Amino acid sequence: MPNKKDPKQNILDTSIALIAKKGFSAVGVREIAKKSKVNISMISYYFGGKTGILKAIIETYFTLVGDILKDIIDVDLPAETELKKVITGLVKLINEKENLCRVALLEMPLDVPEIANYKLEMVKRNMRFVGKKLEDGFNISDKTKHVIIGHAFISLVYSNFIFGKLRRKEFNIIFDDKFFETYTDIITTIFLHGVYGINDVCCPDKRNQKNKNNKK
Amino acid sequence: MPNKKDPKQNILDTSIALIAKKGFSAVGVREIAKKSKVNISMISYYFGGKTGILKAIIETYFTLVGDILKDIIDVDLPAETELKKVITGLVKLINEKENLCRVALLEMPLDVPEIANYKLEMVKRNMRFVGKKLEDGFNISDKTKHVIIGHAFISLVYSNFIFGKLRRKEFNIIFDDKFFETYTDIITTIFLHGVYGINDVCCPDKRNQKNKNNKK
DNA sequence: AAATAAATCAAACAATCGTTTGATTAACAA
DNA sequence: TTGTTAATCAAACGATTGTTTGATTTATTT
Repeated sequence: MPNKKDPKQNILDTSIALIAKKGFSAVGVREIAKKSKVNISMISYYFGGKTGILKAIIETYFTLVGDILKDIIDVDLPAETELKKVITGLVKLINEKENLCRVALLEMPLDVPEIANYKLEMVKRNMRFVGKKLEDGFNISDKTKHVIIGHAFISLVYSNFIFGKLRRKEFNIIFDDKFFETYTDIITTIFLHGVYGINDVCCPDKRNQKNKNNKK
Repeated sequence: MPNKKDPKQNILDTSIALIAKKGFSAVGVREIAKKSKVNISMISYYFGGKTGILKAIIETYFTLVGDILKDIIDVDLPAETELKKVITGLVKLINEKENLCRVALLEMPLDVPEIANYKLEMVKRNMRFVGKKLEDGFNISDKTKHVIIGHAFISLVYSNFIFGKLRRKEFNIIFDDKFFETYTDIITTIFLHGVYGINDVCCPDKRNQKNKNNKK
């Protein structure tokens, strides 16, 4: 795997692959070092310790997600269009960096408050984004619903990758660009039709009035 | 935590709580034994080793899910009604045994083929169930879509619990029965409206013809 | 070329890992 | 009660954990 010259990046890349596969605690520094073809001590040298790797991974992920959201927020678009773009952007990110996303999403080191708190803050920030869109574009203002739908949104977008380990060879599907296109379409459709359904509004594509519907 | 007399059950209960919180590899047998108030050797004695605990957890979970599905399949109902009942049943299970579900769902010990293969088989079985419902009740026959929507289904149902660690205190929401009722409603609505959306069919509640719509 | 800094290395650190042993106690059957 | 099995225990097993040390090599600067 490590073909590049940069040892720090090698460690990071190897770690992402290993942690995505086995979980953070199950991966040892010796295994990382060996596969990265660097000395064990280089991990502490570059990352200050094993947890430093996880920190770097999680920070990288939320920076990438932040960039995606920022680009979309900057242009002023209807909430529905924005959500569509967010889904497309996130699926693209998953497609490109599946392991990174997996690790950042599923690992939650409660014993390292620095990382745990950072991640919590980022999740809350992203949740606030979804909540705002639900309020602006879908007339859903109840905070409890925001939390439920917010989590549903993330789970939906990442659905094929959270449990992805299994499926790779078992469901014989080719994960090409066409798959990701289909995937994006289906997830977008489910979420938008689903959320409109909460407000008893149907056929979002054909709908022409806006914000005139009542809550369920 | 261990108030009961049965040491085996104590070990299991403690393990479920700990593994749900920190992940299987991050939990040590000494920690389990201490909190269970049993001797360390009792773990090997009752479960044959640490991985035996995980095996027991995962088997318990899929047995419970199997029972839920069986009860629903036995009565002959329309696909939509069946899916509604499945969601209700699963959310109820999550409500009652959140930690068990978390562990069984997220832990995938690839280094223990016996458990990994068992889990894979169970997931495939449940996936086949959803696939059949999509075919029967929603005119969706494409296998790739079955996989995508099947994963989406599971992710949706479990959405508030996969990332639940964080949210507990942070989003100040009371997780009472009313919450789980709202949660079930929202998830059901999103999924059903969402899947009907894939077929360009709107307002599933108001729809009165069946299986007469074309695929997108 | 000499001096300074950065990077890499093998080796050892204490701590913890899961498991096993063999003795001891508790429970139950004959 | 005696004999037998089941359950529990402290202690130790070797292996592995993440981290650090101090020497050595490589790279950069003076």
